[in-house]
Amino acid sequence: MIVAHVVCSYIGGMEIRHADRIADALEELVFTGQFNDGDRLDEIRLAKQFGVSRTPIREALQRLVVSGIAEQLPRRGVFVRQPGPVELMEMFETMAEIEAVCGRLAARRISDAALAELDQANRLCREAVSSHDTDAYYLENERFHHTIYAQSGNSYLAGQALRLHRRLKPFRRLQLRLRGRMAQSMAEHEEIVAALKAGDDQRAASALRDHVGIQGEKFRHLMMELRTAAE
Amino acid sequence: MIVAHVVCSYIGGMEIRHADRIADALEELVFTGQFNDGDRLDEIRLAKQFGVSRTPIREALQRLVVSGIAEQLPRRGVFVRQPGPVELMEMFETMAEIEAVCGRLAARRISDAALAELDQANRLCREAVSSHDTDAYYLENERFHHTIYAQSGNSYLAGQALRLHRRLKPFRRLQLRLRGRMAQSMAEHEEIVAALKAGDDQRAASALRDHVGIQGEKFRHLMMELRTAAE
DNA sequence: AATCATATTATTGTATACAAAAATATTGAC
DNA sequence: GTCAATATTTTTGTATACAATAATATGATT
Repeated sequence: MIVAHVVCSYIGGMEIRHADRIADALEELVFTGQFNDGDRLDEIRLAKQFGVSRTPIREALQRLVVSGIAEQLPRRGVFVRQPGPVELMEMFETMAEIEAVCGRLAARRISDAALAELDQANRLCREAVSSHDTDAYYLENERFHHTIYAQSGNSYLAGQALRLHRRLKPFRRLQLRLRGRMAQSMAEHEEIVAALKAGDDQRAASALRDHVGIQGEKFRHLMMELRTAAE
Repeated sequence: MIVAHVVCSYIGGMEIRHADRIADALEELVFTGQFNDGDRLDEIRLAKQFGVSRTPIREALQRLVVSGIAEQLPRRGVFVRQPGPVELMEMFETMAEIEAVCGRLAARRISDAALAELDQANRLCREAVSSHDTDAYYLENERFHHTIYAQSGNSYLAGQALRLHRRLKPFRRLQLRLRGRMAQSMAEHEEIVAALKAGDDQRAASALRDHVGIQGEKFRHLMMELRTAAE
């Protein structure tokens, strides 16, 4: 019997391979906490869920494994690997250091146009703070940091920074909900721009390291609270 | 007809999945320059070459794509992506900065045992230099750097450093062949250890940044020579 | 001969088939 | 009832089958 199965959908320049689409979807599901640490990613269950065969699912899983989002035990399956408290703090520290590096390089390489973009992002951030628009704040905050990565003048480094930034996204979001954190974060942003404008690389590095370091601290504090609350 | 195909070999704790073994093999082939930039990784050719079907080959290819070693054009195939001169210099700069970060953190966290290990690695390095044993030098040099990564006290950061270090391995090896480079590199190692012993984080960071930065410079010089020689 | 349209082939992406290993259930001995 | 040994089921890993698209060849037209 010949089954007329549609292999892929060609809508615009969108995803073409099911495996790609599924890898992205699974990554998103893991990042948004739809899966717990240690959960097995059942191939046949996912195949049914996504309406495809096991083949594209398995290809997607390979990608998750290489990304470090999941772990593969041969002949046992693929299991999601959510970072624990220790690894998370390490990731925040690494993010702080990488941002500091970006800032140090950017201080000597940044363009006037990019400085103006940072100013605008901060302006929109301030507006978001006054109107208590967390989502808008988050968006402009992201633009702020991405601009600094790009202005490091090193696209490889910028790519690595983006990767980690994306990975930490769900955790960073949490600490932003803390009372007064948005306003404090804004002040830190101003200091960063001031350092960049002055072309002071050491100061820019310190400001960025502290800014991200505080995020990690706040997040750790949140986790501790959750932990003690659970006891 | 039933074919008695052996799925996998269980020799010791070795590789179990063909896909894993093939991914490693392909990565090695790309790193050692067996493939040129833009070469298509032909599924059926590789399948024949490795004596397996296309399925494990394709799973291996997914891994290469995520690692950034290859690029996938939907419906076209997977192509190896060797970093060009610009990207290579960016990678060296990033490596220098990451090593500097590791050194800065290590200066405040390193153990006496690790300091002794660095001293020993340098001693063996010096011996290798006098006996012109490039391989031995390379091995101890690697141990030196890996120890510093580990002593950053941040295993996530150390992992990232290891990744990039591994990626740059074939390129770093080249510049070591330059006249007097090994001796110069040794002196730089001594300075790094001195800074770490003194617990001077700024000095350790600078020493490591310069050390790796010089590697990048030497490599760039080599590339320029190759380029002009080709004209 | 050059160019465009069509036919052919090759290759990718997915589905299915099947063997090996792991997980689970069942049975039997004590 | 508990534990161990065997049987059954599930699941992984790989091979193969097949449809859709890309690449190439063929041929008609000028």
